[in-house]
Amino acid sequence: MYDLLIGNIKELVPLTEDESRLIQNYFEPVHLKKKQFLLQSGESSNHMRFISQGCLKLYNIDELGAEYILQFGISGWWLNDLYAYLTKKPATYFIQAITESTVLQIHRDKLDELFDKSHMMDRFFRIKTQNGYVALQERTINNMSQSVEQRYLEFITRYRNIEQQIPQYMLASYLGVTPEHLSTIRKKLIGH
Amino acid sequence: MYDLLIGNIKELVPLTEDESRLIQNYFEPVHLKKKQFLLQSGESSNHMRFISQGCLKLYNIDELGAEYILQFGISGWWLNDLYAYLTKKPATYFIQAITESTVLQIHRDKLDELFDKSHMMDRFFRIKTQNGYVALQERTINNMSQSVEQRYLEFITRYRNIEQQIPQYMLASYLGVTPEHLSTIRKKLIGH
DNA sequence: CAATTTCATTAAGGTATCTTAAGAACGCTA
DNA sequence: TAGCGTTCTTAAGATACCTTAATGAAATTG
Repeated sequence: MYDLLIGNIKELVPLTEDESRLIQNYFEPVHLKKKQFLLQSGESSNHMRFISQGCLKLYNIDELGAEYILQFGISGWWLNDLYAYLTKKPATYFIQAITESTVLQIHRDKLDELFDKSHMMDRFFRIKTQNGYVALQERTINNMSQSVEQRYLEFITRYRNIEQQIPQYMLASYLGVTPEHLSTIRKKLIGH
Repeated sequence: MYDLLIGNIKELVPLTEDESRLIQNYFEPVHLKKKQFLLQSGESSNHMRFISQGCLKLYNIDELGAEYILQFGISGWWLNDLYAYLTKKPATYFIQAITESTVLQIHRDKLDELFDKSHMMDRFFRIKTQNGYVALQERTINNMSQSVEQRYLEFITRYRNIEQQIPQYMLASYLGVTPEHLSTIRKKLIGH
């Protein structure tokens, strides 16, 4: 179960045997059934989280009860309310399993300990966060400059594996449109 | 001139005298007149960049020639086409001075050298990037869930210092609307 | 100081997306 | 397999935002 996690880290930085062992000791598995919450708005987010199996969503809910999906996460991705984690303030987001999932998570205290013990852990999260930042920048510019149709097409080709695990109305939320509108867009596309 | 940079780093991590000295040696100043480019699409982005003085914009241009501002940067901020920097691929963005500016920049080779010499430099950029990621996530969710009017009001209260340095049509571009539309929104707001 | 460029405003008509409402298809679960 | 919740589709009318074009104000330059 930890192989995916260790492999994910070793893709970017070397780890000693000691470090690998520590990581395995510090990360704890959490199993979630479909629709179960890993984090709810208002709670504190004290763990850094790696998805071992399944599919989850990170979203928030506004005053009117509308849901906005900020991010999906699947096997091999990191997912968190990072603001709440870093500041220790109450979460503003929800993390919920879309399918049955397994998450490996490490408590902030343990991770900070790892950071002090291991230069490479700082480096790993530096690079990982830089990559995430770049991806989010690209999404931002795409949201500004492309039509919903283009963004839909890009999503389903780039993240086919995610698309296959989520209902269409969640993808609509992620893309920032209503499910009704996404449906009409798809209709137009089918007739070429 | 380097005080702001060193101070910026020391806000997040401790630095030894040696490290501070190295940083001062490795970062080189670049002076830009108004409208001058620090980076153009197609060039390679080989430096990590810190704004010492002035105000700049990071933007791209689509096939039709339309400009989309991804980010502004002012004194004390880091600004870059991070994707181009990390991958060594040609830049897709432009960085241009809005006002006369001074930037301190370090070549990737030197920064990588610093990363290997100093655990704290890895940590600094980890934390800095995490904070940037969180800010960008918040912008993303705001773009999804708030009206242009709300986003405009938030920008001018939160970034009053930026707003005072940029023309209104650039803020419109950043907010993802036309200057004409932003103008009508402002008109509505003035009459309460 | 005059000339020129840059920037902001206004308005009319067009397009994209939303809201609301209803019904159809699908997949669980009793 | 019948029933129920979940998801997707369709359509009409409403709203937000864009496009184009024109004007005026402000800032920059010669």
